[in-house]
Amino acid sequence: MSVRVRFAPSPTGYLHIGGARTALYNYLYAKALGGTFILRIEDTDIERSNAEYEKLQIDDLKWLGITHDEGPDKPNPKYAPYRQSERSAIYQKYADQLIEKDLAYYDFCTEEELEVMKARAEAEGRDPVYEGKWKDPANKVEALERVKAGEKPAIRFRAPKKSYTLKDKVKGDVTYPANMVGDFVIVRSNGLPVYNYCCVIDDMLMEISHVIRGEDHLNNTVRQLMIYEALNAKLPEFAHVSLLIGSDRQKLSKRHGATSVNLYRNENYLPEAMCNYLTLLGWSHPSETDIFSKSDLFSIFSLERFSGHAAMYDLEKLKWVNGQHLKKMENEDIIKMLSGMPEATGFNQQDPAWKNTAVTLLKQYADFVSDIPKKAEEMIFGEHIEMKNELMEILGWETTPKIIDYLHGEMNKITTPFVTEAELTSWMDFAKKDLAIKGKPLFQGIRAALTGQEHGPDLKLLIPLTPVSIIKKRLSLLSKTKQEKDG
RNA sequence: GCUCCCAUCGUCUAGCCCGGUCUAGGACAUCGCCUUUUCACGGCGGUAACAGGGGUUCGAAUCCCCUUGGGAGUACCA
Repeated sequence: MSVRVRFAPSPTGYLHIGGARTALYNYLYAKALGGTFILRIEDTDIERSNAEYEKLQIDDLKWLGITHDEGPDKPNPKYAPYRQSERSAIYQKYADQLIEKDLAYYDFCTEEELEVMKARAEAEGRDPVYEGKWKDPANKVEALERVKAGEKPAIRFRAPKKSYTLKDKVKGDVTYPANMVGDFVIVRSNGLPVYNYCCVIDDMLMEISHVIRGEDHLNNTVRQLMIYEALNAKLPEFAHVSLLIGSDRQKLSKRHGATSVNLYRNENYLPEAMCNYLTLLGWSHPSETDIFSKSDLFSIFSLERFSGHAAMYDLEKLKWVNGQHLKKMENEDIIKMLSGMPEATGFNQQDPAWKNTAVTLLKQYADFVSDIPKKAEEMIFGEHIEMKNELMEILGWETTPKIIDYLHGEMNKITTPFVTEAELTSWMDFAKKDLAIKGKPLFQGIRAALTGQEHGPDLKLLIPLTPVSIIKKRLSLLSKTKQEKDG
């Protein structure tokens, strides 16, 4: 039997981090088993669903590189349509069959009547199970007549009074006691089906082989088990993955901050890093590595390595993972990403060779692509010199003014826009031999003179990237400050 | 309330199914040191966990029970 898995979001908002994670697990499983990954839109809640969100969610999935093989935009005629709102006739057909067989019944109770029943059950300490008159098969004739007369009842499924055991790939055997749920609505009075019902119909008809979803559906599954049984349908394999929680150990939601994928996308997170981190939240790599790409997992992803408990979403580690992916990226890809960023205009104005060298140097200091132009501004183009105590101390050494004077003179001889590494080396040699300065005063002195900073990257890499005009400005500023101080 | 799920460093986790190799391993964070000048890179090292209690057993992080704690579900939401 071929593997067919699905991600079935509701278009009621942006793609959530948690949703992206389950989508990813499904995608990886399909890839690992050579199966098909299907995107199905669960838009039966007309109040909250919005077609715009469907598009946005698909965009986010695409950005993450989680591409589906079938979906509303890639229909396979055998299984289409992929939006539940377009499958009403199908749900109706099966509901009619269930009513025919007395496995479900029409329910004309009003909301108020239901409330009363529920309140009474609660008062008596019972579980609120449906006990309306329509449950009684004796009233079926009356029900049919009222339907014929044009009334619009809900359709309620007759829940068998027996226990069910689910064989879950991550939770193991889960036994639901008899009477855990009462008769439940499968089709609303407005004609739209309810999640637990259409989910089963669709999974059955779309020949879904494995249902990989969040643990929040674990209790619902008993209802679905009942429907599968009533339909005499083959059960898929189930894998209920534990949930994502925030720092307060509550289910991850908007109030925990950035939980929409598009926010990370806007902040220049790398999609591969996002996928990498999300995979790790509840699943472990067999060889305990924690940096990998999606395709690295195609041969090893399995349902066997899920942890049973909820995982806390930790931005710190995500950032680190992002940095690791950034450091592995090819310079040209980074440069390409940067070329589209408005905040990188200064960087983008430089020539290709410069950019390449700068990226090699600066990515070591960055966690995000967007950190690179920031670091460039700070470490390469910065004209402002902050007179910190550490810097003042270096300027106070008797050797430093000599270095500044000497370098000032040398810089004035430079006519090219950039200093070469060879020139820098010759200055260092001069300072060492002719000025007889060595060790810390030599290196930190030169650094301070040329960069106005006490720390930073290797000068031999940094200085050839720095425009001569900027170095000259720094030198003038430093000698002026020094003179003022002396005077 | 009821039902279901879960429980290893602050966090993500390995180990648990098939008890001994676990004085419990890795990663993030944190702290310290090193890296022929510095450093946010890198390297080395430190602090830090089997929720509690009972069993079973020669032996339990691993199996069983209870307690506690956390999460989820209990809709004509998904």
